[in-house]
Amino acid sequence: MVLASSDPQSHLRVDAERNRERVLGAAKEAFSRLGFDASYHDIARSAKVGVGTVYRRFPERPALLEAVLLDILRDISFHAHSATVDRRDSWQAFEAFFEKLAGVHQRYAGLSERLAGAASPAVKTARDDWLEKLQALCAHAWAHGLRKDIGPHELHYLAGLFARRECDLANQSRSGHALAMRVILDGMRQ
Amino acid sequence: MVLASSDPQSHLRVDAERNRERVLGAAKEAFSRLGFDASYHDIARSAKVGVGTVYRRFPERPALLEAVLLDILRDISFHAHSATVDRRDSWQAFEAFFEKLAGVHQRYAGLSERLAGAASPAVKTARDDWLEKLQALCAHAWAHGLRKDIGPHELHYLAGLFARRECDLANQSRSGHALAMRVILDGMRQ
Amino acid sequence: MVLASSDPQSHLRVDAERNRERVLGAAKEAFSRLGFDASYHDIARSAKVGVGTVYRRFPERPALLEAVLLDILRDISFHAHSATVDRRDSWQAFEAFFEKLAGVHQRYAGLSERLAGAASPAVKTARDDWLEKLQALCAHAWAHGLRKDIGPHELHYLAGLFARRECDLANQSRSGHALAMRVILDGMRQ
Amino acid sequence: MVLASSDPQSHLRVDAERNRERVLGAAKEAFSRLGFDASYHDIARSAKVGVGTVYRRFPERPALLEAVLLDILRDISFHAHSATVDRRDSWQAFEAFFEKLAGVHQRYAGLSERLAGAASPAVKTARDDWLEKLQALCAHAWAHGLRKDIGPHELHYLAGLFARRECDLANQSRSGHALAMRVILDGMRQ
DNA sequence: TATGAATGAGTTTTCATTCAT
DNA sequence: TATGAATGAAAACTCATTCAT
Repeated sequence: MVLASSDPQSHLRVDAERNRERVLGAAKEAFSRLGFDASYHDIARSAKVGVGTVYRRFPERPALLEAVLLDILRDISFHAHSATVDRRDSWQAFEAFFEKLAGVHQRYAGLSERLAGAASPAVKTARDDWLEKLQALCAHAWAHGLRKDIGPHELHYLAGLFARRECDLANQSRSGHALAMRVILDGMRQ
Repeated sequence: MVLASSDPQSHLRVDAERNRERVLGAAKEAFSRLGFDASYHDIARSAKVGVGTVYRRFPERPALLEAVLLDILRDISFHAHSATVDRRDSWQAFEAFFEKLAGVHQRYAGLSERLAGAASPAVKTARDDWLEKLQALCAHAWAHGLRKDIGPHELHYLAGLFARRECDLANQSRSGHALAMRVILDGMRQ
Repeated sequence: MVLASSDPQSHLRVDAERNRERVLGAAKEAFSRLGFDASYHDIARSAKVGVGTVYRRFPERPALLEAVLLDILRDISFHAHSATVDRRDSWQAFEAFFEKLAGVHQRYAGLSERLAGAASPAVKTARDDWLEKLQALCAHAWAHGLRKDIGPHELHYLAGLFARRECDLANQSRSGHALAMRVILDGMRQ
Repeated sequence: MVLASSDPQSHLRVDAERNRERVLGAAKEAFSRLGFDASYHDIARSAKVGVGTVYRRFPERPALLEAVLLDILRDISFHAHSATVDRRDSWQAFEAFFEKLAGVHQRYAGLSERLAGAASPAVKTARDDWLEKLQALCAHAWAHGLRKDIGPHELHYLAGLFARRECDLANQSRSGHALAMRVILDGMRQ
């Protein structure tokens, strides 16, 4: 990436960009804490910035949501790629990736729905790219024990099952999550 | 129902009871359609009744939520019991029950969280009763192939994974649900 | 007008209607005091009513503006009619009417623009009706000294000149208004 | 302008002065287009300058308003003087001046109010000077047909009636303005 | 008692003004 | 100094809850 300062168009890009990052980070934080419906005021407070700044950077909710989704997709795409090319024990890498992905869903409640409902071309493109990464990962994993009927969509769905829920009926299901993960990982193996 | 019809109060009581049922049914309908945060207005509309009536029957949200949760728990407790005493192929009965339970979670998004967070003694009691039913079911199922490390809490957690989400990235995950169910059922078997 | 209570459709019409009137009156008051851009909060405060009530009665600004304009048009139409059928000194009645009309413009700054810009069919109809009344008045007045080249539009324009302005350069133009009115009334006479 | 160009400050001063003129011109343009409430952003856009520059030149609105009013007063004072000393048909010169003055009011909606409300000593002085010019003009015009009860304030008020309004109810009042002018000019004549 | 109108706190959004670059 | 980004108060609007009828 070319540094912003070399772009003659960009006056004040330094602080503006810094703020953009701050707001984006705060939005992710707020979305993970309060859901994707967190208010602009919540985000601004979290970013320690005025509401107006959030609006200046992301004049409408879809634009903000888009930026966050792209950020998340970039992150998990990277991990999918890493897991695919991992030189070490492949199944272990696959399990690690799946847990990472489940963790993202647990952090961002409703992520699947937002990804599915996104209208923005940029998100659609990134989503398709992401599915390709998943496809490659599955192809790789098939050779190392993954059920053949599990493709990218199924994998996505399975990870999506872990969308955040606090549901231990008696403060006892700390084990619930671990066991469920174990059950699913085992179930995914041929 | 055949209460002294000569008592001028009884008419009101019957009427009131009917209204309570209407509102309760409408609340379940609205909760399943819009989530547990459905507004009293939504519920009232669904019940074809004024908002005031909903407030009269359930002056505060917790009371309404309690009634709905008790209703749901009664229903799934009954199915757990049925599956336990089923004379036929026990594993098949277990699978049928699990799918039923997952279906309830799919209908009522966020059910686990509400059950876990309930403060009402009545719900707590019903929840304990429900866990006992699940315990009996597990004990029975252990003898027919269920992993020994899956107890009532784990079973509850696993079914809860299916809390409703519309998340097919490309209208392709009709297969997602079926396969996830298969993966989990397989993973639960020893 | 049929009383509201005879309309089977209208439950609670009594208080709702009462509030509608209150809000409408408050809107007129606020519009005259602060201009047609007075905020809903100003209007609500003026009506001693919650903002929500103003929104319930007039869910969007155009609807509120429409109601106010119709009210004003009804009022001045009535006066135009009265002046036309006045049995006594016709020119004096004409002058009285013109002063009344100028007063309305003085009270509601920007009235002409709002009338001209109205998109609502109801306002357009009322405006046409109003122009007809003015036409009749002019026809009548022509026979009593009004310049023949003054028709309804010209009359409207002339009265509109008095749109509210506080403009005495040295607290001395109390005479300004009176003299201007005299000059114009004289200028209108043949 | 030919200030010592060797003074390193002078460049800045010339530059600053040029900017001041630019902003002032833009303010007049914006005020005439959007009214005296035009935002600093509007003015900046019109001047093709950042908002900050407008604030630097005129740190507070009153200062900017003052500069604009002084500019306008200078202009109309000059015309009043010209009309007074005009050698040709005096009444015609008077009419021309009145139309010019009405035009200024039409261009700057709300000018009268701003002039009347000005707190700045400079504006007050200029206003008094302006009234003297008007006084002289009236004195001159009285001898050529102007009603004796029309003095400077009345004249100012009458011209102020033409403060801009777009109010043709049916795209027909092109005639409105011309006729109103005729009516008033006729009415002003003895 | 049932109703739906009224309430006002909360959210989204804009914009005049300030301030870091 | 000029710039335009940041600020936050205020406007428009929504909706859960209360209350008059």
